[in-house]
Amino acid sequence: MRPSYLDNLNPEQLAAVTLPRQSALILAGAGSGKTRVLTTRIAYLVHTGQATPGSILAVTFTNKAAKEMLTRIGAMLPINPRGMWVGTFHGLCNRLLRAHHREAGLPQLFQILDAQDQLAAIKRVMKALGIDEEKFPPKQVQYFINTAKEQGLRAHEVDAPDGEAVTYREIFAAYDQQCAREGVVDFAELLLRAWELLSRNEVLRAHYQSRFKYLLVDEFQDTSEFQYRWLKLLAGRDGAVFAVGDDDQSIYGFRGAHSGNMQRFLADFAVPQVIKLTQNYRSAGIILDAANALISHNRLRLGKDLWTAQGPGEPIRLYAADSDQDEAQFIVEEVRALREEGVPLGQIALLYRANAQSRVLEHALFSAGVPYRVYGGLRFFERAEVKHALAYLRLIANPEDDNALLRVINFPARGVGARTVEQIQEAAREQGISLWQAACHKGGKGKDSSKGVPAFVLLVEALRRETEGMTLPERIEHMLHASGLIGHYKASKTEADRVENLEELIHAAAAFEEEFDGELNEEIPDVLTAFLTHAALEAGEHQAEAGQEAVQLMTVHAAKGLEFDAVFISGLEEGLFPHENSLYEPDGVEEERRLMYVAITRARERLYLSYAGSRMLHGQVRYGVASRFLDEIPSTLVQPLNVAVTALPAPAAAGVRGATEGWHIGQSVVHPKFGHGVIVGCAGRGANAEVEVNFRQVGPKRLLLQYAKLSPA
DNA sequence: CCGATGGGGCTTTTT
DNA sequence: GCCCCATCGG
Repeated sequence: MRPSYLDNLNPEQLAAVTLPRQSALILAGAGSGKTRVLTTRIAYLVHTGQATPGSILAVTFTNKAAKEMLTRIGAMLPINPRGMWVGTFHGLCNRLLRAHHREAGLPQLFQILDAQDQLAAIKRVMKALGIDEEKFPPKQVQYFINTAKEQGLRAHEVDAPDGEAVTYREIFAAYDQQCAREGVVDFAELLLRAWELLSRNEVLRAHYQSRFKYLLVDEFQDTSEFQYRWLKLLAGRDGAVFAVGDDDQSIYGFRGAHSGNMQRFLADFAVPQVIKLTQNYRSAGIILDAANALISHNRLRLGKDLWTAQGPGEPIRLYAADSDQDEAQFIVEEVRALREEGVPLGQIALLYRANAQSRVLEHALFSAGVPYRVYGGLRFFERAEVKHALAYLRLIANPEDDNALLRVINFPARGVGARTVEQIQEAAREQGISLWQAACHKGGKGKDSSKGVPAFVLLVEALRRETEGMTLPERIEHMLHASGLIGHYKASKTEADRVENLEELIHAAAAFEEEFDGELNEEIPDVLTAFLTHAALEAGEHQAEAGQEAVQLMTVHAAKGLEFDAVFISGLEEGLFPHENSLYEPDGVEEERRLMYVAITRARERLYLSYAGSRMLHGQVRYGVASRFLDEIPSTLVQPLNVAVTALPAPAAAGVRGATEGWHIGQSVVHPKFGHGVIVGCAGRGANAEVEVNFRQVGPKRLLLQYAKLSPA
């Protein structure tokens, strides 16, 4: 009998789900039921006995996606999905390294550094090496290290063509040593270490290659080159990789995603066929037509058009605003009208290219009394107070964790000044011991132990001793009080709201422990470590949750994978969307166009597009011109809501000398002295009109149009 | 030790 | 324009 979970699949979906064991590429358009295919395939494989749960490994892009996948599989199959390996690349690597920490050369309870921790660790290394932070910005160093690791390179393997690069390489090497000494691992290290483990250890490699008969990859277009290498290694000669992705939705190139992996995959794995899922179940016809038309301007595509069985729906509304404020006002009024029509606020999304754009929108919504929620900014486990609490927990787990010690040795304040900390660091360096050991020496000579370093040492020791045997939430609660963290924030006038987050941390720990429910094994021997790992790997969701009675504000990136009845895409101006910085990058505009494609395909029924003739940006007024993407949507699909474009002076032209000159952001120009460049900004009017040009040779320059002898290139 | 003050940066972001 | 950071002065 045919299982019910195969019902209602369309022919392409069914073909993908029931494919025999072979490598396959499923080109799944937006809203085409991609997750459904992936989860149904897993259920089908297990249900028909082709696969055991233990022979399945599925990689997702986010933890949230992994969780959802497990939930959906659980609903289809009466099995415990725990034997399955489902997670992000980082999560799976973590699992592998925990299970084989000895072979990987790691302590069993290694901690994971998030980006913040990593930066702090880098600053520490640089201080120890006496390297000037002005000359070598720590953020740059962080980028350098991560880029190298994400290419599979260790410090000694990185090219160093000049003195500067040599210094970067030195910091890299010292940083890795420091991490090893402290038993911590950064995100990139998780992947690299796991890859090295598998590539060097033949026995393990053979074991996992034969164990994971079925590899499934979600969001394949977002995998990096190194992740692809990792997959290939795990797949081995006989591996079957079921890859699902959409090259048109590849929007993470800036952090290493390489949609070219799709083409490479077809060749490397001799993929016999590509299945395209092109029926869209989300958007009305006109919206889909607009998306198809827009994305057809990209050259780097595998190529597919979406179609729908739905009717055309309503035209796309376009509003040309005078200013960002005017744009926000328009959006608020339209939101109110939608609400009148019965559209739930939670089904309305305001999307923008950059977070800074939310401010004007928030202000307008607030003034109008419309509830809204903004996504972005710090996530739960990244908040300062939560990080402080986690630092205490990390010290309980491992007092040698220098990063954690530095974070809280004087927080809440207990009379340990910068000088003292420096002395401890110096002593630790000289004797080659951890900060904790150095602090113990300093504090252990019968000194006054009511404050300062001795008090800190006693506190940490007491926390370890007293909380042993407690449940995780009990431990945290005790720690929050004994350390004085809760007291500190409760007493604070300005930061009292942080107490809530600390209480939330106790709840999070309780929920975590419950979910964990005695599942301790050789991979994760201890709940505290598991919780800390969870906190690092899954910093809390950035993405919206359904069902909230508030307008949803987020960047287009954050909206990926979501859908709404009504979507507003604002700030459709050259230089903003497409963003000016993308203009210098190879194929940058194509990625911006994919971003626009993602934005459009979020909408089910209503789509609003808008741009503003002027906008406050970086503290000054910038004049913009309508985005090229608006020209790429057939005008037959669009209903202009005002006539500003013709009735008012063209906004960009008004910003620069005379309406006839037509300089605009993104335009290529030549200057007699500076050579070739691209206009990246316009400011001022009339005689004061100036443009900012990024010249290929000399970099950015501001020029008064009145005097500069600019000509179009 | 904390609050005030000034300087620099400023696209997108998960792990 | 605003936010984050580092540094300084009380």
